[in-house]
Amino acid sequence: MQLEVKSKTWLEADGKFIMGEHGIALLDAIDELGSIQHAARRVGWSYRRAWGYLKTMQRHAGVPILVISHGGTAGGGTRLTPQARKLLREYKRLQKTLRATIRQKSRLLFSY
Amino acid sequence: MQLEVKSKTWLEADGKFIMGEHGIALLDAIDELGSIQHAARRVGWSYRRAWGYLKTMQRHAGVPILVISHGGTAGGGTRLTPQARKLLREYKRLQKTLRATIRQKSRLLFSY
DNA sequence: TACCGATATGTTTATACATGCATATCGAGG
DNA sequence: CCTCGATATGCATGTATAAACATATCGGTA
Repeated sequence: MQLEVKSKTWLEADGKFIMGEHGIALLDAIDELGSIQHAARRVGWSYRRAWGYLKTMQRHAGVPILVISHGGTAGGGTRLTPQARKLLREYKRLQKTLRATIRQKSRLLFSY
Repeated sequence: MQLEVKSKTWLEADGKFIMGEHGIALLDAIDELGSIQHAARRVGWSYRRAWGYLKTMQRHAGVPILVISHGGTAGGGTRLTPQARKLLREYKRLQKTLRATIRQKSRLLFSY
């Protein structure tokens, strides 16, 4: 029997949800693709869902996350602010540390 | 603005949920009170809810968790197996470590 | 100034999951 | 063998969340 410890982490500001691991993946995709539309497809979300997620993220986070533009040949697009990029970087680093800690410390739980 | 990292941890066996932090509290209460009924009240759950939770826990966990008895002046009762006690102990130790890690490592995220 | 592709948003439908209610069962002790 | 308090479980209902649908808006560019 495979016993394992699972975990989730997310970010809150003043007790309100900002983003979780799916949000991280979405922002990563936006950073790469320059568009909410394309990023949503990439992570398997509908545009509607991604948009709603980002909306509450923006509302709850104090710092600006997205730089949105309209028009042009591409029809518009979305980029990340430098603060958002830094947040992503640090958050992923923390996740990595936590995963390692769990892997390392959960050995005792498996001795059955 | 108070930015903070939140986390949840839980136990799975072969991909199936066994217990989370509420389950830990429930088992703790059972260990102390010797009864599902009383433990449920203690943690603010209905007996129905606690029973359903424990049922799937037992079904998914390979090791025996509960020792249940019927009858007697007390009407019956429930105790934990030694393995369950050990599991609780180790799991809580892991949670403590993780909380400390998050507190320590999330400082960088707050520099805005 | 018309077009196009992306952003913006309300409304509805589906669904999973929690909660509450009612009731059956168990068995040591008196 | 009856009682009592705890365990056991079906079922109906409520609720919160997600998926689907429809439609409006924006503004650089050709």
